[in-house]
Amino acid sequence: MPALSKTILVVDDDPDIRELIGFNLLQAGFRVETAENGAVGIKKAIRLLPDLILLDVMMPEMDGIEACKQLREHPKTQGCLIAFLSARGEDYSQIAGFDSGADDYITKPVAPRVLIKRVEALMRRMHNPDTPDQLAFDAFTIDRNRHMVTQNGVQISLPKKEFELLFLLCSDPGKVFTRDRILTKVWGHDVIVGDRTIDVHIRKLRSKLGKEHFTTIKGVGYKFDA
Amino acid sequence: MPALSKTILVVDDDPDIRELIGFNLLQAGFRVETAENGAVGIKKAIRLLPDLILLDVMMPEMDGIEACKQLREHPKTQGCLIAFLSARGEDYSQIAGFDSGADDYITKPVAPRVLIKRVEALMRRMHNPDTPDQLAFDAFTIDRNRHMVTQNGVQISLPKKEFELLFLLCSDPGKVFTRDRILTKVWGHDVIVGDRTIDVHIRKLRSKLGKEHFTTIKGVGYKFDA
DNA sequence: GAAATTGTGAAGCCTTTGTGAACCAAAGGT
DNA sequence: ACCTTTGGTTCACAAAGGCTTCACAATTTC
Repeated sequence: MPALSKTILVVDDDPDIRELIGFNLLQAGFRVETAENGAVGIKKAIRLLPDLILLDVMMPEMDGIEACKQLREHPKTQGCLIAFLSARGEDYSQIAGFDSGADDYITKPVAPRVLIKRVEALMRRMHNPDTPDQLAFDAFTIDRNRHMVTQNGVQISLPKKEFELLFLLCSDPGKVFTRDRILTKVWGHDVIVGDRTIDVHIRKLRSKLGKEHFTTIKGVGYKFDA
Repeated sequence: MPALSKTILVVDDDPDIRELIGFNLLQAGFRVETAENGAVGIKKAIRLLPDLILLDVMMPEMDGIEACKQLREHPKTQGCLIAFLSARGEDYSQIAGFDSGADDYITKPVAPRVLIKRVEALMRRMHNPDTPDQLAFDAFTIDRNRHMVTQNGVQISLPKKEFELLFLLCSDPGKVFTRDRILTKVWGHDVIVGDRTIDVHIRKLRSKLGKEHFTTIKGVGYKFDA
């Protein structure tokens, strides 16, 4: 039971789902609002500023992915946590979901216990903002909003994946990130990609920002040294 | 490859499923035990205390849901992770309606890589709060996140096996670890390796961190002294 | 003192990682 | 629409270095 009750907006066209999920979240001590489609969801989100928005992917009129994009563009809601609800087996939607800026996805059907756990984990992540938008080191500074790295006064623009990998490593300098953790954090939960891909991205970071900052712990992973 | 190998109990009445899932989990570095029905599963679970129990939902005699309930009631196993295996298309509402206390659901058939990912994600979720990430002694401190040992202010980076061996010994200072135990904890249960390998790694630890901290009990094993 | 166990040094294997390049897909410009 | 550019992924090969083994010396046990 959370100390302060948080508001969750459930957006799904199926009233049964809304009720089922809403009921379980209520049971867990959250405040719940619902919306039956993307458009209404966005309107309510802007007005209520919920802590978390659960978005069904497949909806008539405006699907969850489009709604998510718009929520991310709107200044009021761009900071909200957004999680997708998608039917199991729709792997493609998972990938598209992360591209559009969601924080998590949850496959339906989901057991109440699992749902609550996921939601609480998300809330926790939001509460300790382990990711400030700017990081500064002797070697360089990172600005997440601008997607830019500044080194010796020179601005370096990094592609998405490289930037996210860099940001992840720099979020805890010295800590070793295993390949698994990197994969789930940068690429997403179930995205299947050969882990050698990480090596290639590390190499690019090394060539652009200096080899000395990225140490490899053989058999374990990589870490960033300031 | 997990740092220290975890035990997973696969409970399914179909031997093919047991073998398939078991094989993939083994490949991923887990220790695998199997049971052919709920009753046997519960018995084995209480004895083995696996880190994760994969429960088929549909089983003769005792189905997964009933087994899960009993596992949750038993003091020894109520802390275990439990995930259901259910065939795609099975009437889910029955399962979802039950809040039988499972931690996740996995639909069969499942791609090996997805299975591994799900399992590892589950492990991570449970593993983090359990084991402390840092150990501190007069002689040195161990930081699991950084895979580093700090001695007199000097940071020493250790290779994977050496680090895990060190961490194991230091997890209970003064306690003697037999070779068997070291082998299963650090190398895993199915790895075939001459036990002289342990000696070599002990020697490296001694040379790097000081001979005096690692005592050998002849005919038994090794222990760490602070 | 003989047998078993452990310490030690070195050598080879083999896994892991670095690297360059090719391929594919997506985005943007013309 | 077409072409160009760029990012992302994969692959093949090379390099590196950790892991393991082995032989032999040292130590302990009986």
